[in-house]
Amino acid sequence: MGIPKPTAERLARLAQLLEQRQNRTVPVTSTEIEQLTGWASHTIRKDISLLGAGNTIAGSTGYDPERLSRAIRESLGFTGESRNCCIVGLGRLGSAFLEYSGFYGSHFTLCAGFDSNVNRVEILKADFPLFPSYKMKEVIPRMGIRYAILAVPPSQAVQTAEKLVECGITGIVNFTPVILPLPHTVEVEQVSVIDALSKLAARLAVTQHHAAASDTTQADENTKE
Amino acid sequence: MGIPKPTAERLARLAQLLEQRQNRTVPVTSTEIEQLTGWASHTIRKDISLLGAGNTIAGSTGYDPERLSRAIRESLGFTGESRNCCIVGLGRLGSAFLEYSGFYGSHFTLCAGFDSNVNRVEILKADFPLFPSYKMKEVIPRMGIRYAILAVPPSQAVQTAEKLVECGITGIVNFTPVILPLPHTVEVEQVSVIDALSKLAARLAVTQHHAAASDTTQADENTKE
DNA sequence: AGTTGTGAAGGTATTCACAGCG
DNA sequence: CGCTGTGAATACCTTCACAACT
Repeated sequence: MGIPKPTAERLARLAQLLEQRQNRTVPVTSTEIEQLTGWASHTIRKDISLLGAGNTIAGSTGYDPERLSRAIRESLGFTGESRNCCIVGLGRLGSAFLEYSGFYGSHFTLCAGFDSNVNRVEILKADFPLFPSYKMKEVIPRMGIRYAILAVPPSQAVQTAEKLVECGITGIVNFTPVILPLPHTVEVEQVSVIDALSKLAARLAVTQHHAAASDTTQADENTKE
Repeated sequence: MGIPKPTAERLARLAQLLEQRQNRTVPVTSTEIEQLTGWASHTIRKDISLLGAGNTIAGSTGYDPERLSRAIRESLGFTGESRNCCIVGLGRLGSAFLEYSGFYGSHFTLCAGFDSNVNRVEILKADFPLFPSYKMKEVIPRMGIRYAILAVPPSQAVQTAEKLVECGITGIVNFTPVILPLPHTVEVEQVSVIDALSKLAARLAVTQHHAAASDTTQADENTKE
């Protein structure tokens, strides 16, 4: 029993979705989720079934959103407390996150920012403390930060990433276009624009021909067609 | 003969990498690529073999970077000219791209920006023209723009995306956390931070145990382990 | 009726192992 | 020998089809 990664990613997103949803109590059906996400209803049912049954509200009525999202979080090891993240690199892009509201709904907390430029650290304002980069080694372990958002200039990407790993970071969201050669105990999610565009172009180039008769919807790169 | 999407994505990235590489002429081996990307050497060889042989420099020496990257671009249909992109939503995040240098190395061109707030459009400066949103329908077809970077507030995401599709956009890089229910003739690449963090957390939670004896490197979420 | 849940089938991508070339 | 190239084997994920339940 091991949850496949694609399934895990879908479930993570689903949990997030359920928590943002209105109607906290009214049951959610696999068909409704299909409408929201574009993932086929059987995909969703299969995914959910993989985390062990017992999430259906009665039998035919759908899932209990509350219970389902809890089950997902447990199964994925998303323990109760919010996960601590830091943002590294406070340039144009990085500083955009300082006022990004999206973190509130989520189970992640942005709780520190770093930049090698001390000026920036002093000028910028945020709801959480900002530090000069040389303090990473002290601050990151102390605050129990496991995730980092990397938004430094490309030239500094690799060395900064390595430093982050030394500080105990286990997951990096990499906004630079640079490939990070890190031990695979660390997970890296590549989100540079160019990279995203390249993926799009690549997929469009090989777009399969089995379009079939369907005007259903899709919504995520995980819809592997 | 159809190139699998994961392969296409890897190859796209590889091409990009080769072009950034120093040593334009010295052959590149699958092992070197492994070091750079974290993809196993046999994965790379397989990927390359799928686009038809004849990229090896002599036989045992490795690949000709120049020839290889050209072969990739051809095979993926990345025709000569740069691909036109626009940025939609010029808030904090969107406007960060106006001065993003990463586009220069790439085969993508950022050539228009849109925002519903006319003030922003007038105040902001960029190397390319900025327009009020209502001009999308006219500008996008005229400039032959196929890709859009979506950076509007979440509440406007869906309607804006739909409008983009109407205008002829075929690929959307979605920076909002909102799932876009679009026909699957359109490719969407989701790059919201929260989403990326969730993916990381999900993968770390299910991290497979077959770590084996290896301290090789990894670098991309496509390393499906 | 409409739903979930899931074994089984099917399809795709990854990994292996080794032939073949320089 | 080291390296590419690739058929074959494997592992993985998705899709189907239908039983079970309300």
